[in-house]
Amino acid sequence: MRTTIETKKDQIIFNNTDMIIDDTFNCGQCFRWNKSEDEYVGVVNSKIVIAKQIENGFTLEGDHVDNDIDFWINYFDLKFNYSIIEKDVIKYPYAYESYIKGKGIHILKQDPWEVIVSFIISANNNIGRIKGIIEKLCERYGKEIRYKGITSHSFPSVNDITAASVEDLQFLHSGYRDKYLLRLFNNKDMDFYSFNKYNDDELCKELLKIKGIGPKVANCIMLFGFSRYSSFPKDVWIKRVIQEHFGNDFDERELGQYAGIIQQYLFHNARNHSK
DNA sequence: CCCCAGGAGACTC
DNA sequence: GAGTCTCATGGG
Repeated sequence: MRTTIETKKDQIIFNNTDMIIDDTFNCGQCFRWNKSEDEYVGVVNSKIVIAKQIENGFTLEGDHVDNDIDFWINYFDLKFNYSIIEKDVIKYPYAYESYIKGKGIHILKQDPWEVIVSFIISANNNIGRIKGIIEKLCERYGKEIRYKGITSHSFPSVNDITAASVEDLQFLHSGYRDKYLLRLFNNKDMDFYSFNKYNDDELCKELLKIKGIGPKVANCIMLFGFSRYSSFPKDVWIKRVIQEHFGNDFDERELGQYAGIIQQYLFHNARNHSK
């Protein structure tokens, strides 16, 4: 699929792409895209942006987005050909069914820091509360941003965050996760943006050294923050899917180098297409 | 009252 | 290395 770009002032039109924004924003990978009528309002890269599905593609609107085309092509992962994954799922009926239902999903290339913080919050939590806690964090420590009457807040950098004790984070109501966050916020000189130098095993090992990051969260961070497509996070939903449709002794490595993307199809199908 | 949520850490054996 | 227990918080 050869995506074509057209720009207008404060707008990019992505034509001829298979990406479906509904499925992409609703598969649990991101927490700051919210539906409002027939469009999605998101906060990405300290900017309020609006995405809208159109025939054969989607549009993106926001202050000066037309000056950052490469950033947005990368963010929405528009250069990767998702249809090549069909060959990896074809022999697994439930995976194939999930692929057909969710093949408009793209793995967003999100900011590693934002992903690390967000998925520490996600542990043993539900998506609604995760979004609420992240929003409170942004309101307190992020910069106020506006676009066309919409007011929101950027995701705070580590230096924006001034919390010095767990009491300072009590307003989040994040439960026992507050002490993991505090420890992370206090470690100001850890450069997560350099973690791309690690191979998959090394990256996983480094992430697991951080308190609050276990195997599942580490795999989410690798997949969503570092584009490691083979990372396969196993949460309660996926464990149920594996047990029901693949058998208990199934090894996800059988799914190949794009196992993580397939995992998103499975998660999306389990959450959005079952009772 | 119970159970659950995109689990992890500490502890036991 | 594999099983348990506990850890806040809020919704159903």
